[in-house]
Order: sequence, then C-alpha cells, then structure tokens
Amino acid sequence: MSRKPAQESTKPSQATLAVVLQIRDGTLQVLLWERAREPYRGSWALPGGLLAAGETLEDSIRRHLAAKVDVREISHLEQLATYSDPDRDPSSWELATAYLGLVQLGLDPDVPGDTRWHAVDDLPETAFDHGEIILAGRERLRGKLSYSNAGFALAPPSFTLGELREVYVAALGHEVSATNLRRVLERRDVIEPTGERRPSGRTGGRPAEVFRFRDRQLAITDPFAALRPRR
Amino acid sequence: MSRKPAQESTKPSQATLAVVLQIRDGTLQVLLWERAREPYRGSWALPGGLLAAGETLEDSIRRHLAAKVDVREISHLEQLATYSDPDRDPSSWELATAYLGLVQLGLDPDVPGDTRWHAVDDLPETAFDHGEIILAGRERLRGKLSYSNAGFALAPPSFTLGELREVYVAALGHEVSATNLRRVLERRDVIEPTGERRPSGRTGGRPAEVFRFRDRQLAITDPFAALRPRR
DNA sequence: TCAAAAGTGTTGAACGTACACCCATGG
DNA sequence: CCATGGGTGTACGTTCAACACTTTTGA
Repeated sequence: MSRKPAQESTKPSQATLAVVLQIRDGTLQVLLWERAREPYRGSWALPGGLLAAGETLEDSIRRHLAAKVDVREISHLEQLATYSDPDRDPSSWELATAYLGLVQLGLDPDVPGDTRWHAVDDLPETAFDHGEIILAGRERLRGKLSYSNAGFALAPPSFTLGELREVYVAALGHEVSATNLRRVLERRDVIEPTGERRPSGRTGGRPAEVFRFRDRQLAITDPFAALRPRR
Repeated sequence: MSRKPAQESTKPSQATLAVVLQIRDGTLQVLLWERAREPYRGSWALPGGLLAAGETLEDSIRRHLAAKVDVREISHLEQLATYSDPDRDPSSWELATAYLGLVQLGLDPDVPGDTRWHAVDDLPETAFDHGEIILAGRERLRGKLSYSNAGFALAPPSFTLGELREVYVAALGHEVSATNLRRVLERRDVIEPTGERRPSGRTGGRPAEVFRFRDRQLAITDPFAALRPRR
C-alpha cells in the first residue's frame, strides 16, 4: 500500500469535472465515460482531469472536455462547487471542482468509444462522488430554468413552442403548458418570434410559429419578487 | 526571485477563505485582517489559510477562522466558489475556495489586533482578489435573504420587526417596510411571535411584539413562482 | 391629549395557472 | 368536414407593495 508519494499528504491534486447535460430522446442526459481501470473499474465517471500550471479551472475543464466532445458545442458553462472529502478518491487525495455544461438539443457531438450519454433519471453505477455531483448539476439547471434565460443553452437555435415545451418538461421533470410557457417567456422578453412558421406534418394541425431566444448569454430574468427595492 | 519551489509549478496550493458578514452599527460589515508582509503589505485580506491533509474544505475554513473569531458564533457557513486565476497571488500558484459566513447581530466576537470589521460599502484597499470575493459574498447573501430564511443567521435570537427591518435594510441596501416584511415572513412561516413584547422607550410608542425565526437551518422558503409543477 | 411607534385593513398591480374557445392545416 | 395541433381570451389565485387608518404607549 505505498501508492501515495509523500507529496500527496501535504498537497492535494486539483481536478476539474464537468456535468455536461443535453436533452436527448426527450430526456435529460449526462455525458459519462466508462472507467477501464481501478478504482471504480467499469463504473461511469464525469469527464475531467488535472489542473495544469498556468491555467484557470475553467480553462482546465474546457481542455479536458475537448478530449470528449467538440467544446464549441457547449453553449453554457458555469462553476458548480468544489468537492473535498479526503476520501472521495480512495487512491489519492484529490479536490475536484465541478462545472455545469449545457449542449443544445439536436447537436450530436462525436464522442470516444468509452463515452456515452446516460439518462440522469436512470444512471448506471457511478464512480467516486460523481452521482451526487450529477444531481447537483441537475438541480442547478432546474433553478436556472425558472429564473433565468438558461433555456437558450438547451434549446435548438429556433423552435416551436411545442418543441420548447418538451425541453422544459425533460429538464424540469414535470408537465409544462406550452401556452403558459410562451406567456412567461414572452413577458420576460426571453424569446422572440423569428417570423417563420413551421408547416404542419401529415397529421395536420395549424402551422406553428417559430421562436428563438433573444440572448445567448445567461441573464437573470426574474428578479426575486420578494423584498425587492421600492420603485 | 527563487521563492517558488519547483513543486509549485505542477501543483497549486489549496487555500480556503471566508467572507464573514455581520450587521454592525446598522451597516453590513466584513471581517478582514491587515497584512504585515508582502505581497499586499498593509492591505486587508480575508481570513483563511492552507488546506491540511485529511480535512475537507469546510473543516479547513472553520479551523482557520477559529484563529480570528469564536467559530461557535458563526450561525451559517456555505461554499461560495473557487478562484483559480494563476496570477491571483503574485508570489505563488494558489487556488482559493471561498466561503460565506454569517454572524448574528449583537454578538461581538473577540478578534486579534490585526483584525477588524469593515463596512462592505466602504472597503479599504484589499489584497489579492479579495475585493471581488467580498462582493460575491454580499450578492449571495442578498439573494438568499429574498428566497430563504437566511435572515436567522444575521438577526439576533429574538427581535421586534423594527429591529429586523434594520437588518434587512443594511444587508439589502434598500428600504424595506416593516409592515410588509412581517407579512412576507409570517406567510412563509419563517418567523413566529415569542409571546413577549418589548416595552416602549422614553419616547413612547406602542410596545412591539417580539419574534424569532422558526428555524436555525437554512431552508428555501420561496419555491420559484415560475414554471413550478402543476398542483 | 399629543407625538411616537407598532400593528391592521384594504386596494391594486404583477405574475402565473387553468381552461374554454378559436384558428389553420391535412386527409 | 373532422381530427389535429397551435394560438388567444379570460378568469382566478397568490403574492407583494403601498398607504391610510387604528392601537398602545410615554410624557
């Protein structure tokens, strides 16, 4: 049992991890790779790796993600939290800073052979504390969908309200009415009509208006109702 | 210029910092200590220090804080974010994970001679990226005051609504009406009357009811109004 | 009996939800 | 002309801000 160099007992290594989420097949999925080595051989882990000299944590997670997906396809990236339980990795002392990354519906980045998307509601055996981290990522996403324009990062560039509804249903895990979703997002000036409309399919139905998100940067749109400053 | 051991170029040190906030003299203040050495000699810094083997980040910040204040007087502690700019410390490569700590009004912990409370609205020269971190702590507090029971961590154990109003005004930085504050917090079941009442002072006035927070643990009280699940 | 401080009642606006109804299309 | 899916109108509930008014006290 001498796999710990002396250095490790005075300085942890610093890793970054990313919870990359995308709506696929109508469910919220996370990008995981299968470990080929101990510890947690055969379990599924979040992409990431060690911090290198001269880079920030965000640089680092972007660099490691580049090995798994085309990073240009990540529409939003934000820091979640840093996990520090000394026993989180049984083989070495390692801190991990987790990020949340979002990919728009419809993209299908190439991924390596060991890497696959998994439904967050039906995770396989996960490595280390990654299961907990994935759930933390989902909770962060759910909150942001409610009080910000975060939907832009999951929805395709343009969409009908029926399509957007499916995105919100999959991410939030509960029913959402397209009618009311439209009104909420329009009142907040988060979405706007493109002017186009989508022709109806063979089953008929009125053609749907096509919308897009007004902004591609995260913005808080719902200043808290309570305890707001006087007008 | 040989103060960097070779080790530092492959592994950063890991520090913890705390933004400890308290309402003092009717303003939101933060606990800082004055640096006696370079770099940033004479500037004011957040309390904290290096992570030790076998401890979590939260253990670490509690241990370092113990050197500055009585840790039992910290009513709430939560992780803020991890700062990783390679140049944030000009003398060494160091990551810092910042925490937000809150102290109830009225306590006056003993602090060392180099340590003092400063109004967040009127900060002295701050060291490293600590100025930015303090503002991030304030923003986190402001959000939580609106949608959670975080007030318990700033308010004294029992209080009148006039007193609680002053706490919210100082922390939020805008006017708050005691009448409406009461209704919001009572409806959310965040505060409850103790049954006592505070006799009026020499200037007269109706005696005030005394309240307390129902809970001493952080709880989200205002589930987001938007996009909530159907009932 | 008046000023001060606290508490109550009430109104109105903003925001979301629910649901009935209308519109445009394909077969 | 009817089923299908999309869009609009409207009523209602909840939440909170604003403000007038009432209560209880000290001097």
